[in-house]
Amino acid sequence: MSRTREDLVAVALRLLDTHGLADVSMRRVAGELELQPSALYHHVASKQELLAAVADEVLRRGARPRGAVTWDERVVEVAHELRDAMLAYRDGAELVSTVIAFGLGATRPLEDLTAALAESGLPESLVPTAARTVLHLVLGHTLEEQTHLQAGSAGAIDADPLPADFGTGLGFVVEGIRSRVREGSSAPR
Amino acid sequence: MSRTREDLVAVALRLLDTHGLADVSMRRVAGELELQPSALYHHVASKQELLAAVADEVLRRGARPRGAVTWDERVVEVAHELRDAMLAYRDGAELVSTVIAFGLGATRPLEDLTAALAESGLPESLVPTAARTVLHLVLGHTLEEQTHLQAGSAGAIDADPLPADFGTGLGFVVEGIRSRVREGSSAPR
DNA sequence: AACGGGCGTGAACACTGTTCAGGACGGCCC
DNA sequence: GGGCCGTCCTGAACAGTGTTCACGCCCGTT
Repeated sequence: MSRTREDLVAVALRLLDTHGLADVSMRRVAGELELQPSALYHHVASKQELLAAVADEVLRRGARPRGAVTWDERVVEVAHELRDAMLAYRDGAELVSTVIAFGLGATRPLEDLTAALAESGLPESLVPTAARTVLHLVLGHTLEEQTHLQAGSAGAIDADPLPADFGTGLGFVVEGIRSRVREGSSAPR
Repeated sequence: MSRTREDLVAVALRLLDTHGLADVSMRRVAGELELQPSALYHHVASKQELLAAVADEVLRRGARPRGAVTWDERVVEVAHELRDAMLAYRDGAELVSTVIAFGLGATRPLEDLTAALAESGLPESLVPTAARTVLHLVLGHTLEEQTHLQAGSAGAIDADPLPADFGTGLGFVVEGIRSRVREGSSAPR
């Protein structure tokens, strides 16, 4: 009875949550499965690929039913889902951010944002930029938030709250997009 | 004639630009200075500290005279300066982003954005959030842009341009902030 | 002349990702 | 039933990594 790729992902995810990203090494994953490190390479081409799969799993587990109908509510909904998914695991934001930044996987959020914004009435050429703008904000904010949270819970003295509100920041960019939509729909007439 | 901390930073910055962040190791920096690796620890407490100093130097070298007078022009000006500074060195965006994300240094950009936004008429409590929103956008966009650029110049086949425009994305968030300013100044009539 | 501190050496510790030759073991084809 | 191939795994090795520690040299000060 041999191990599957899913087993590696599950173990890596558990190690991530209990010990942090820095302690997810190929040797540790292997040890947890009572395998030699080299055996992992029969299931996964590299550590990068494993981490990308873990990032996808983090997002998959964070998925939830969507209810929003208007495009702007939907953008906010997707943004919150992404943020919550990353916050649910230790170092989740760091992991997902780097996987996305280097284009190794975790493409769903961008696709979802793009789909939502495609129905906004924004000129088609601006949709990718708008989607990425929202994505960058969510990743940046959540990374900072999680770093702050974990620094606080690690006994560091600074327990004061993060001086930035997610909803407010998101509101800035959604409002910016909204005003561009209005601008574009009033001009051609 | 012993080496100074500035020598380490200069060498590390050169290695960064010529070989990339992954190849900036303490052993390489030491080798370049004809020193044993352990000698570096007389000038710097850790590699993290060295990299933070390099990030600061990247920003320092990218500084330029400011001319903007209105708060929104100033935000755009600071954002462009930050982006250009990071793009000027190989892996500059990755380096500066991580140094900022983990709070190891490179605090100037956030301070400058905060200063600019303090004069926007935005409620004081929203200034930090607005500043961080802009910062996250600039870091995220530039990181993606540089990764894309470097992947392209490394002979990868995809030479198509990044599907996101910096100015447009920045426009979304500045417009979002602007509309919040109007909202706040018209309500108390 | 003695001393302390800054600066450096060389060795070591405890790791890291990845590769490679080789060995079991199962299912499939002739 | 015997041969074979592919999957899964072992054990060793390569070529690094950041960091620490005991030890010396040399220079300026007391």
